[in-house]
Parts: sequence; C-alpha cells; structure tokens
Amino acid sequence: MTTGTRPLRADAARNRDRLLAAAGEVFAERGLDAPLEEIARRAGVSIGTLYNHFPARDDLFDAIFPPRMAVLDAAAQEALADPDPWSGFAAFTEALFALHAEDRGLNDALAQRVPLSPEVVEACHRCFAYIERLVARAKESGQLRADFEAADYAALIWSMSQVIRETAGVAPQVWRRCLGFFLDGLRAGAAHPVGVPGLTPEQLARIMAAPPA
Amino acid sequence: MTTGTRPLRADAARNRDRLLAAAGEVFAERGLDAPLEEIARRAGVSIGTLYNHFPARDDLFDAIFPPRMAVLDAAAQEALADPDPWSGFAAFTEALFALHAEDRGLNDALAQRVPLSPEVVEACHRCFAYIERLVARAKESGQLRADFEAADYAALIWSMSQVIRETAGVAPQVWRRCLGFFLDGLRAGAAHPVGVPGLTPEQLARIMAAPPA
DNA sequence: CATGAACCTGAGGGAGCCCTCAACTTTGTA
DNA sequence: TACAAAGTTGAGGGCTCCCTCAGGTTCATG
Repeated sequence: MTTGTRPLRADAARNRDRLLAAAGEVFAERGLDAPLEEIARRAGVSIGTLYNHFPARDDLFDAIFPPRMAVLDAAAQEALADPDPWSGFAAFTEALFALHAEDRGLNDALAQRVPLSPEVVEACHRCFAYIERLVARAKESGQLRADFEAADYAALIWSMSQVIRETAGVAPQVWRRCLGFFLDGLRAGAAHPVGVPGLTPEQLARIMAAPPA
Repeated sequence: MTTGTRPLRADAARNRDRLLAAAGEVFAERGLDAPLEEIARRAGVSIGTLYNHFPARDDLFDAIFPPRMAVLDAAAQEALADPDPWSGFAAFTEALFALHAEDRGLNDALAQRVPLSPEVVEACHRCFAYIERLVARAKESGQLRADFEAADYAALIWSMSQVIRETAGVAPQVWRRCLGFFLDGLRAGAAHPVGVPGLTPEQLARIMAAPPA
C-alpha cells in the first residue's frame, strides 16, 4: 500500500533499520520478552527513539516476523510438492523446528508464549492452513495415523518448543531425536487408540487468545 | 533428625502452617515464580513473617516438595510391581503427568524451570532412579524401543510440561492424547532410527544446573 | 545559510517484586 | 502478674523494566 505517509528522514530511516536489526538479534537470543532497553542499546539509539518508531512491543513483532514466517511458507510449498506425503510432512516439521532452534523469538511466537498482534497472528494462520493440507495429505495416503488432527500439531509445537528451549545451549541437536520419537508415534502403523478427543477449534482459539500465564 | 532446635511458639507454628498451605496453593496455581507477597497475603500474615520462617524462596520449596514427590515414589513402586513392564512404564508416566496437571508448581519443579535447592534436587534424583529402572525393565522386555534412554525421559517431561501448561485452563485432559501419541512412538514396534545421540549425563546435568533463561 | 519540521535524547515517574529492620505485640515462664 | 524472649509488622530502599515528554539536535528545503 505505502500510503501517503511521506518518507522518513535519512537519520530516522537509518535508526529504524538499526532498531530492527538489533531487535531481530535480541529477540532471537533472549526471547520475545527481552527488555526493550537492550534493543535500543544494541542499536546505538536511545530508548525514546525506539518508542518513536515502535510505540508498542507488538510493532516490533509486526515488522520482524512476517518476513521470517515467509520462510515457513516456502518450506510448506516444498513439502506439499514432495511426492511422498509422509516425507513432506516430516520434512516440513523438521524445517519448522530447525527455525525454532535458531530463533528463540520465533519459538516464542509460534508457541504463543506472548500475545501477538493481528498481523503476526494472521501469518500464523496462513502457516496453519498449510499444516492442515500437509496433515490431510499424509492421512489420505495412509501414512499418518488417522486419528491425528491438525489441531494436534499445536501440541507438537508446544512440546518441541520447550525441548528446544531447554537444550539449545547445551545440546542443540537433541530436539531432532525427540522429534524422531514423536514422529514415530504419528505413523499409522504405530497407532494405538488414544481415547481423548482433540482440541476443538474453539478451544485452540481460546488458548491462543489467552495471556501467557 | 529434629536437632536440638527448640519447638516453635504456638503462634509461630500456626503461621508457619498457614504459610505452607498458602504456598502450596499459590505455587500450584501460578507456578514457582509466583510473588511471595501473594503467599503472605493468602496466609493472612505479613511479608516479614514469611521471610522469618523461610528466608529464601527455596526454603518454601524444600518444605513443600519432598512430601509431594513421595507420591511419585509410590507410583514408581507400583509401576515396578506391574507384571507387564510396558504397562508399568506407561502407567507411571501417566501418573507423573497427572500430578503435573494438577500442580503447576510441581510441573515447574520437574521441568526444572527454576533453580532448586539440594533437597528437592535429591528428591528428583530419587525419582529419576526409579525412571531408570522402569526404562531398563521395559527395554529388556522388548516393548520399549531399544534406542530410548533414561535421559530421553527428560525430553518427555519438558514436552508434556509445556503441553499441560498451555492446555490446563481450557482442555485439561488433552495432554493425555498427546502423551498417547508420544508413547506410541516409544514402542519397540514403532521405532525408526533417530540418528542423533541422546543427552549425556553431563549435558543433562548442565541443563539442570543452568538458570532458566 | 536560515529556518521550521522532524527527530532524538535521557532523566524521571510508575509499577511490581525483592528483601530488611527498627519498633511493636504476643507468648510462655517464674 | 510481670518480664524477657520470641515473633510479627509494614514502611521503605533497591532493582528492573515500563513508558513519557520537555528540551535539544539534525535534516531538508527555499
């Protein structure tokens, strides 16, 4: 759109870029609840300037995450193109968590550990739509267990998020092992009845809307 | 031991009991990082009195958790007595997470989301020793996949902790579904090679010792 | 250049939580 | 009952992070 808002002054544009770069780093390292002062400091800018450009923390998220989430879209496209539905499903899942593992902020965002603005939520929904297709395809092929639902993918994300956070500093590859176990449980051949219904869309929405404790 | 420390004065003993009861409630509801002022308030006692009895947050943990963890010991005993090693393993695991689900503080403690005092850590170790036996037994019987290691149980705990935390308010049984999927991946028949080594004891120790980000 | 608009700055007030300590109150004992 | 020891109180100082805004600085334009 680029509405009639006149272009930023040169110094302002420079500061904005620095702030975004710093925010990207800081959020990736320390999570989405990192102090904004740290971001301003790393950008070489005062806290007031940060608030000039991004009046709310969310505004930083808005500027940072949509492009990063686009990577996920690409991974999903590729996964859907895989002739083998299971291996597409598994590959996307691995790609997703590989991103989590290198970006703690993305981890926080997708695990919904922080209230997010509509634009990031929308990007999550787009991503979720891909997941639904990947799940449906893998179920139709008979490779993914029939009682797995797309909403169960949320639980997978919560699970792996925590594993990744705990192990990131010490054994940054161990999450792959854990994911391997988990995926083995999702194969059709492994299925034993679970006996508990999955999250309804309403329940999932309520969890997503809830403040992070 | 009950060393020569003389008994508490009546009012002091009463306050101590109230504080422990309040702490039990508050930690169970809000997690181990709940404000101590809330505990004092709920106990009907001033914050100074809380600090008199429990100079550090850890001292509250010490008084609260060992008895609660004893429940785990009992569950483990029972699981070891199960003639079917797999069903013992699975039953213990379910019992463990059922406790997590009703006590957020225990969840935090076992998921190591908070630095813990030696006594609680020791109780965790005792629990972990049981887990090792349950794992070994289930592997020997050929029901638990051979490449599962006791250290992998930590990842299971991290996983489920997060799922339980996220869903507790909205769908308090859904964790069972997720656990079902996970357990299906741990059955010997489901195993596909994972290709990543498990956590070494040293790595696990470092994670446990690390401050919670 | 000069000038006004755009932008930046950082001290400072607010909020939540931590923990301490001097003054006060209660208890148990003689 | 009287008194010392034990226990309680809550205001207050410290910390970290939030966010604002009056005053100073820099840029773009004529």
